[in-house]
Amino acid sequence: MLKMSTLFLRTLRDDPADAEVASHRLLVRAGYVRRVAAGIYSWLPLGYITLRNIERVVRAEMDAAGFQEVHFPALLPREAYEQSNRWTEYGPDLFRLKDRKGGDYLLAPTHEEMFTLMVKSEYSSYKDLPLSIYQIQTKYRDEPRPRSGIIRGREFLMKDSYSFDLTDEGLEASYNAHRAAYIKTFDRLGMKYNIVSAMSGAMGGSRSEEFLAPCATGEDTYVLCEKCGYAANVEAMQTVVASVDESAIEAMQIIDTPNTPTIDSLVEVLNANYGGGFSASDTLKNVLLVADGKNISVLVPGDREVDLKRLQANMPGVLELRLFEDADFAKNPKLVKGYVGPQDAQTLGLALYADPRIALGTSWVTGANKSGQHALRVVNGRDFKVDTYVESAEVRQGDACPQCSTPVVIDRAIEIGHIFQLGRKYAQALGLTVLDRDGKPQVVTMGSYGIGVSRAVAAIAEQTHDDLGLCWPEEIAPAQIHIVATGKEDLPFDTALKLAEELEKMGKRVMLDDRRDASPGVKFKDAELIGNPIIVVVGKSLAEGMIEIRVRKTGERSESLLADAAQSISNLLM
RNA sequence: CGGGGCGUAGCGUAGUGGCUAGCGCGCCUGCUUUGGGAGCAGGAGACCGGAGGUUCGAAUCCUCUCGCCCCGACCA
Repeated sequence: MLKMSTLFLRTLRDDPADAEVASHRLLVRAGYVRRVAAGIYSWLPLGYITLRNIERVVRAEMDAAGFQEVHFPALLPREAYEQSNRWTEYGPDLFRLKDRKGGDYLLAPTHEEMFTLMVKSEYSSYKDLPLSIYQIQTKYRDEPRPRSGIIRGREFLMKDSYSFDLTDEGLEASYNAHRAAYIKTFDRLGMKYNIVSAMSGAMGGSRSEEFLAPCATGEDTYVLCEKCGYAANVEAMQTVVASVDESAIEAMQIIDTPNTPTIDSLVEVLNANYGGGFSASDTLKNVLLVADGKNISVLVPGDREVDLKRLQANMPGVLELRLFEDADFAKNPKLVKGYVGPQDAQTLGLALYADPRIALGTSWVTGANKSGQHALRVVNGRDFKVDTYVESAEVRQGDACPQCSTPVVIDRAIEIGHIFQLGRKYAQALGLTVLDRDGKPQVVTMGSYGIGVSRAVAAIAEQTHDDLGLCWPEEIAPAQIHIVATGKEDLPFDTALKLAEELEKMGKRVMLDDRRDASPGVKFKDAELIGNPIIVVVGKSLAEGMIEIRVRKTGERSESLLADAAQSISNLLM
């Protein structure tokens, strides 16, 4: 039983000055966490109980799915990361340290190597597979910008699992098992979430999905089709456009368009001098970029920007991607800023990339590669040839769903889980093979699956809080029932204690506000701020043999005879 | 790493060169109060983020530095 009279807790009346998002603000105010440094937090009793409740649910669902828990050290020697070359490749996000003898160590940001190497050292037969193992471990990443309290910390608690299979079908089954276990887990945690397609990355056909908890302060943007349920990370959103028959379109025509280096100015001139009816979406924007030192042009409709994040995600293998700067134009005098067109890409030394919206046969107004001139009716396939199609234009609310063409909505979310099929690349690199039926070594295929446990505390707080404070789902609240005793006599306090004991005997988790010196107002405010689902008040109405039961989430209040209280309260719970 | 903002008591803050750094919350003592963050009285608690400088005099001005928050870049 958590007794407020002795609980190590101090709630704050004012919002902390350094907290902006609701979860951070409330978790600090309600005495769950305290900041130690940027992205590093201490957990007070209420917070730690909540964190462990989430951990318990995650562990229970992993175990129920037949995955086995292991535990690796957070402190690892450099060698563990040397084999996969990540000691050098991981970069400044890796916390590195030295031991007394000068040896290099690191605080693990993730444990792929350790899992892979452990399986390699224990198993060597196809008969041992499939295998799924997991751990719940503190991870360390020296984030360039920790943010939003415990949503993005430098130290955080994560559940990570790995599956090991001999065949692609096996991997698919392991992946689906994890997917199902994640659905159960997040449902039990009382979260709203969407499962969205994520970038499969360089490995081609592998599946990857993210579990996103929608909330306004989320860092991730995703699209959702409310009709067919299609959901995708913005980077992974697919654009479906039909090609057009261009045979009836007249030949390209060069026109004089002095002083029109921008899309807006061009549209104005077109409407004034060339018949009108033009809009930005009729023009072709040629965005010049430098990709790993090579000049490229990305074509998007004039009414859209290039989404660099999306572009980069869809150009696997490209490490550095940046917009053309004045210095680049200076180095390439043939490229006329504001008047670039795709027609002469080859002579200009540009690799031509295009968003799928620039479909074969579509006709555009674009630059003529001469200052003060544009070209009308420039047709893809006839007047220029695209080297590579790549999803690159910004995604907008109302864009067509690739599955059913319904306008999609765009929303923000916190990533709380990620599942993906790693395939054989990792096992190959670390030499994880097993002997098959014929005694031949086969490279194992792997899946990797993560849940942000500490992040889930914040995500749930974000989704469930209200103006009064936190408002936890029953299973993860510090207690199921928060009993408040008020008055100055002993009776309400004695009665409240007895009720609390009775409820505990029934297996309920109870918090009791037995502070004699705090006023009723303070106790009510604290109870609401702390956010346990059921608040029971033992006070005034005790004179009539009644107690009051309040549901935190809905604000509903009811009275119950003291004799029936435990049963009435229990009926409101799972 | 670029842009913006901020460091004054446990928390929130006032204080643009001049008395002993002010206020609210919280904390301690006493009395009163007890159904919506009670009242009165008394009290403890601050090397004003740090270092250097300017000045008769610095929380206040200058230089450097450390830290924190937000937007972007980056990132599960």
